[in-house]
Amino acid sequence: MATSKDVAKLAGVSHTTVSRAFRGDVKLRKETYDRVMAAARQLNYTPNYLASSLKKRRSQMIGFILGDASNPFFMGIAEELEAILEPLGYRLMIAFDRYDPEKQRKMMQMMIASQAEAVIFIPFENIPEPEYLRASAPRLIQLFRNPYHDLSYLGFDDNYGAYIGMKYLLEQGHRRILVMGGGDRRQGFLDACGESGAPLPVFFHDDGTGDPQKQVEEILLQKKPTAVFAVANWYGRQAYMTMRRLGLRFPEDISFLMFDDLQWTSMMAVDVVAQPIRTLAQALAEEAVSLIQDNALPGRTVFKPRLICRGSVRSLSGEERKEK
Amino acid sequence: MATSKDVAKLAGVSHTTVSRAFRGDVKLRKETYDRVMAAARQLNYTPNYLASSLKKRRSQMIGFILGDASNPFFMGIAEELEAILEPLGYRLMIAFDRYDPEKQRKMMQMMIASQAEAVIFIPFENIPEPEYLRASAPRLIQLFRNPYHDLSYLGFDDNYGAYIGMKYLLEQGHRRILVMGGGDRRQGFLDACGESGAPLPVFFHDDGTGDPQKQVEEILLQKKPTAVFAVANWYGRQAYMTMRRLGLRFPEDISFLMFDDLQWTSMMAVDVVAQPIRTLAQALAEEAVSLIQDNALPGRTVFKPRLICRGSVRSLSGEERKEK
DNA sequence: CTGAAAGCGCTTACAG
DNA sequence: CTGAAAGCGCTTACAG
Repeated sequence: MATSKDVAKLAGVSHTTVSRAFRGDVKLRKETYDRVMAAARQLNYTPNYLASSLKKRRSQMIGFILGDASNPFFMGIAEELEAILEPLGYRLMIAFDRYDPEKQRKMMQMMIASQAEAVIFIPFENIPEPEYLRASAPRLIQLFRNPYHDLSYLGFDDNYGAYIGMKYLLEQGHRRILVMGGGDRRQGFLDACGESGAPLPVFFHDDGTGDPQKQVEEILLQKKPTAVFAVANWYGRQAYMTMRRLGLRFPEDISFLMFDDLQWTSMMAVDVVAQPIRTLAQALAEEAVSLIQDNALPGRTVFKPRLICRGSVRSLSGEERKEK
Repeated sequence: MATSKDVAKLAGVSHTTVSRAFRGDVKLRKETYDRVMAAARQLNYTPNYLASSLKKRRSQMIGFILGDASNPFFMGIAEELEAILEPLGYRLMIAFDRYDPEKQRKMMQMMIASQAEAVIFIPFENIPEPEYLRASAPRLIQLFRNPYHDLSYLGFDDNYGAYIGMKYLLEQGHRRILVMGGGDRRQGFLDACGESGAPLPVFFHDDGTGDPQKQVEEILLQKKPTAVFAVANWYGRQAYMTMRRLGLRFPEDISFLMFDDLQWTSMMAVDVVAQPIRTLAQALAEEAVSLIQDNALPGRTVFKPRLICRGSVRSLSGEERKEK
């Protein structure tokens, strides 16, 4: 690869001038500029970002550590981020932590060593505070979870999502409701049930013991809920598969509501509590940029999800509402 | 951020020694090593990859330019790549070109300027040869398409996929088949039809004129195909939506087969021509590493897709086969 | 086993 | 408007 010195020699100028031509920070004589550019083109020269970053002490890299790529949710954020950051001169470095705190630690170290100027990550609750939180140079931005109150945080109001979803089901007359997941959103359920004077739903969590498919199947058969509310897209997927296997169709046999609007939920007309991920991604990018460029203080922004109804939830008739 | 000099001072050694301690390339006295590490910990020191890369002229970065994040296909590859490359000390830089050649050019320039050691990209056919192909330092790896015969290439045997899919439909007795997409896989269709002495299917392409949904709807209603074969996952998605809108259910009313095994295709038990993306991603990572580390010559590997049958294709009865 | 020196390819005051 | 010089934080022969 050609360097600025090669170009300088060919153009008959100093490498300082080459550098200036490429970032246009000082006025060069047009003729000089043209000579430099012609030489650069001839040698196929591109400035070396590594050297430039080292000298400027600005890597122009932003890190994003996600769980995995199978969650379409995350990937949409990644793409949106990249689209916003690229025109501002930032590049995106991606790593996957597979929901493993130890792996996340390694990825974070890697991002720090790579001099990422900001790192967006999904922190874990209830783990010992990682050492990089103290004295880490990049700005750390928490996504979805908020264990560290002195860091930036962007997320969704999950309790509100649970609340509006539950409220909706209750309003349609459902009283025997199976809620899958949502352990950290309990308040939302409590609020909705409290307001309606309804009993709490049946909760199911995949606690890693036993076969979740089987367990859910059993609940469906025994408790005969009139509605299922899956509070995470993977629970929704599981619910769908189980209902399918049991031959239960929605909304006729059972009503179905879930968190997250994915490709398949819209294809299959599933009612969802949708997170505004586009808006979130934009806010994320803005937060990163303002932390970096304006040295802003860590911010916190919470977005409210909204309900999208497509017909997978049925309003129970008076008759049905009565039976216990 | 602390530098190696800071650590050196605190540990009472030279920064050369600090550097050596951190990469263990030369034997240090254990005591020296420990002193360095203690000082490093105290100062929260991490070696600066930027400086290291610049000096070693090895960025340890691999670039991956994809179309977008909404194609689950690509993202699976990205994740697999990262998982394989990370333990080898490589980082992954991701950019999206939105299927725009001009954007791809910019992304590639960016990767080159970032000193990526290899870049994986999905080249366009029929565009003027980009200038970076001549004299670009990183090894370029073509994915899926193969316009540049002196570059590495990994992909799927699409014609074979078209062939086995078509063959399967023909064997189930289908003769009126709607094929969506697949223009570049014509040979596979020709072969399958030739072998079976069957007429060519009806082809549909989204050429950007008019509303594709409407157009497909029309074909379904007028030509009344007994099977739809979507030769790309976005066509499959579109086919699904249109059939749903028309109230056509598979396999009862119409048979349905498509390319690519996604989350929703398995959820909805759609028969697919599946690409072995995990295998591909592994081969991709190996190709990148062998180009970089062993200075290997560009390789070319083509994987064969395989058919996964789940019941969305129905075998026509003798009666049905007769009617024209 | 350890250090002094040179240099990776840039940028940026400072000078003219 | 342009150049010489110093330096970003490392690594790596070379020497001892």
